[in-house]
Amino acid sequence: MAKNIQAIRGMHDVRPEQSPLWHFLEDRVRQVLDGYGYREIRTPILETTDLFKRSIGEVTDIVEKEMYTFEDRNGDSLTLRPEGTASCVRAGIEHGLLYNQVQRIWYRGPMFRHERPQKGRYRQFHQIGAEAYGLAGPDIDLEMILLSRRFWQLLGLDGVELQINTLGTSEERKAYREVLVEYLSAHKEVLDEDSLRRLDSNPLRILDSKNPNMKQLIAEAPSLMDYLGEESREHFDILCSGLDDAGVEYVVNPRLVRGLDYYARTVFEWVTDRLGAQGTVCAGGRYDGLVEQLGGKPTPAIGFAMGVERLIALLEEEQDKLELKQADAYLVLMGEAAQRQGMLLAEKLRDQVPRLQLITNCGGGSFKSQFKKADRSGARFALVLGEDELSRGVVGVKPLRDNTEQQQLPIDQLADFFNREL
RNA sequence: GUGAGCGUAGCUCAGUUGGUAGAGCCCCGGAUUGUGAUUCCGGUUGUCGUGGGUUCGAGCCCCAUCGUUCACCCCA
Repeated sequence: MAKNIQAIRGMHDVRPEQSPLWHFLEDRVRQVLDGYGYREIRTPILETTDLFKRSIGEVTDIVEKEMYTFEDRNGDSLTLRPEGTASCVRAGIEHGLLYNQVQRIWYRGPMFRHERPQKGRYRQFHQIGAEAYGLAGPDIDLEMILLSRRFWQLLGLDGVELQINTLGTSEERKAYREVLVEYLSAHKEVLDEDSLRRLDSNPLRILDSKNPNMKQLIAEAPSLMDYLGEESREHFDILCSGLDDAGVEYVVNPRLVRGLDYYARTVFEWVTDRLGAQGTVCAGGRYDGLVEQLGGKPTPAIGFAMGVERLIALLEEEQDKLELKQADAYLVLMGEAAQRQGMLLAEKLRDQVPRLQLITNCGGGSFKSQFKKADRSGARFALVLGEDELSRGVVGVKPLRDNTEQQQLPIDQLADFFNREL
């Protein structure tokens, strides 16, 4: 026997029994996005490597060691997208969607990062994200957060906590970063190995260290809030009071630092404690400088992305409570004549009731086994067509999900029956 | 990239100091000729992840490799 080929590490199949949950999530999320006037954009999975280098930042972990980058047959360096924002901006500039106008868009699809897989972290994973361009004020920040709150409401998820922070403009953050590095460098003897490394790459992250030896050092470190300009501070204050007005609970987490270089001012994360180390289920923020950085006109922008696998993991915990769509009916066919007629009957029913989900029994089998299959399919009704029914022009309709009686319906009344029931 | 744990039937797992494999679920069939989900009876399930090595003999010990899980790092 030939050797089995396995899926690539960290890349998973969504199996048929899992897809109803994915559809549930995707349908509800899309419903919310439609409701706020966001339109879907679909971009290629492959982009030129430079796009991500220039947007995410050369010295980030993603670009330095996590991208799937390779040369194509022309010798061009291509990269499987590790996130969605860069492609949105690229496409927006390329098609003139961002110039002098407001755009609200969303995207979904697989992203690729070569990380060590663990719970809630995969090499191919899926994100659904939204982006808004051309709006500089805190009102759109608030809309984004309200929109994401509505996801959890419609999905029936609770226990997701909102954390927000502001990073200031890139100038303010740069100034603060210098002060912080200076402060930390003066106390290098207290810093642990991780922090020494971060001093170059991501000094703001040091403030989030769990090392108790550095607790005091961190507590006495200069605060970013003190380096915010008046506009940044006001932007954040207005957002906060907007959240209060809308009854959104949140915590301001001054150590909330996004990993991608392009973020500025408002950043936020929705976090759960039910997923182990990967608690962030949705994250985003403002990236006002990115459009210009990628060659467009200066354009304010904000966006977020959700980790679909992480949300699915949360939904799985309460899957029993969800009523996921199953088949409406399973057609049981006994005897050669019924098998022939059954196919035609099924086609007729699908014509008459387009939304009907009807499974026709194929491959024969005893009544017993056909009913077993009907039950396993999750169908609400078993439709029975045997010689007896055939000769009388009726179909047996047996409810499988409650104890009501089986009834016999003339074939030409079936469509009415399903129009009533569905 | 670093560390630790785990790969035995489709699934969840047991397998005693090394002596060529078992349970439950699932699936299939049956319990007075045409009715599932409950009950009873019977049956099929396997290169014990892969490749080497040690041994008279390896599911069990050793090495490698692949996959997986969890954590660090990082992130959705």
